[in-house]
Amino acid sequence: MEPLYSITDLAREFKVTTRTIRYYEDKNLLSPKREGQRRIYGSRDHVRLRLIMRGKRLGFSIEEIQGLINLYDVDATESSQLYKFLEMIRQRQQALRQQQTDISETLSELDKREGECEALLGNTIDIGRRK
Amino acid sequence: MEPLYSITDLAREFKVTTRTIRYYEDKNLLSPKREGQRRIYGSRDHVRLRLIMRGKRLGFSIEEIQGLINLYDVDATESSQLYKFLEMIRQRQQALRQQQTDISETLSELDKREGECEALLGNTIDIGRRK
DNA sequence: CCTTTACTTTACGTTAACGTTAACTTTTTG
DNA sequence: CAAAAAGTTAACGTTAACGTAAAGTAAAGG
Repeated sequence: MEPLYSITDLAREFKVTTRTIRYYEDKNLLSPKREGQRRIYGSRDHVRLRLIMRGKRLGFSIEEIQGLINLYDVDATESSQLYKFLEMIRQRQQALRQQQTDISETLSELDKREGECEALLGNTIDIGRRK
Repeated sequence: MEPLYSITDLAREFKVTTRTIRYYEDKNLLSPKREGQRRIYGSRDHVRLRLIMRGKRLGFSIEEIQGLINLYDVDATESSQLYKFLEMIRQRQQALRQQQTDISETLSELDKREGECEALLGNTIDIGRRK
C-alpha cells in the first residue's frame, strides 16, 4: 500500500540530482530501505525530502533543516528536553516572523518599482500577472 | 549634513566583521569614498548594507542580492532593457511569494508542535510569547 | 616621542553543498 | 545473450562567503 520510489524517481520529482539525495542520506536526513544494494524510499522519505526542499527555499542550511525536521520527529517524553525543545521552536518562529516582515518590505518595494516600470512603458498589458 | 561612517562603525552597527564589509565592496555592493587610504561610508552605503543584510536573512546569495539592489538603481531609460527589468522584478516577486507560503506552512506546523509541547508540559506559563 | 589603535593590502585557509570522474555491479531490453 | 540503462561506492574537485594571519601605514593619546 505504501508508495515506493527509486532514487531517480525522487530526483525527477524534486528536480535534484541523485548525488544530492545521497548527500542528504549521508547527513542523516533520509534513511531509505535497501533491496539488495539499491535504495528504496518510502513515503516517510518522500515527506522528508519535501520538508528539505521547503527549508532550502527559505535559505536554511542543512543543519538548520536537520533541526527543523527533528522538531517533527522527537517523541518528547522527557520534560527536561521539552523545555529546550520549546525554546528551539520559538527561536525558529522568531526567525520566520522576521523573514515575513523582510519579505513584505521587499515585495512592496518591488511592487513600487514594477509600477514605475509599467508607467514608463506606458502600457497596461500586464502579462503574467496573477489572476 | 550627510552622516559618515568608518568601516568599524558599520561593522558594529550591522554586527558583521570589517572583512565582510570589504568583501562586499570587492563584489561591488558597496563603494565608499576614500580619505587618504581610509574608507568613508555615506548614507547610500548604509542603505545598501541594510538591503544586503535583509537579503541574507531571506537566504539570497550575494549575486542575487546584487540583482535585487540593482533593481533600485537602474535609471531605466531604454525601454528594451525595461522589459527585462520588469521580467526580473516579477521573477523575484514570484520567489518571494513562494517563500511567503513556505513560511506560513512552516509556522503553522511549528505552532501545532508548540501547542503539543505546552500540553505535555501541562502548564500555561507562556514565557516569551508575544503580547 | 613612543606606542596603542584603527586602518590598509595581500594572500592563504576553511566549510557547506554539492559536481564530477572512475571503476564496478545489477537489471532491463531489443 | 549482448549491451544499454540504472544503481553502487569511493574519492577528488569546485564555488561562495567569508576567516585568519602577516606585514605595513597613519593618526592620536599620554
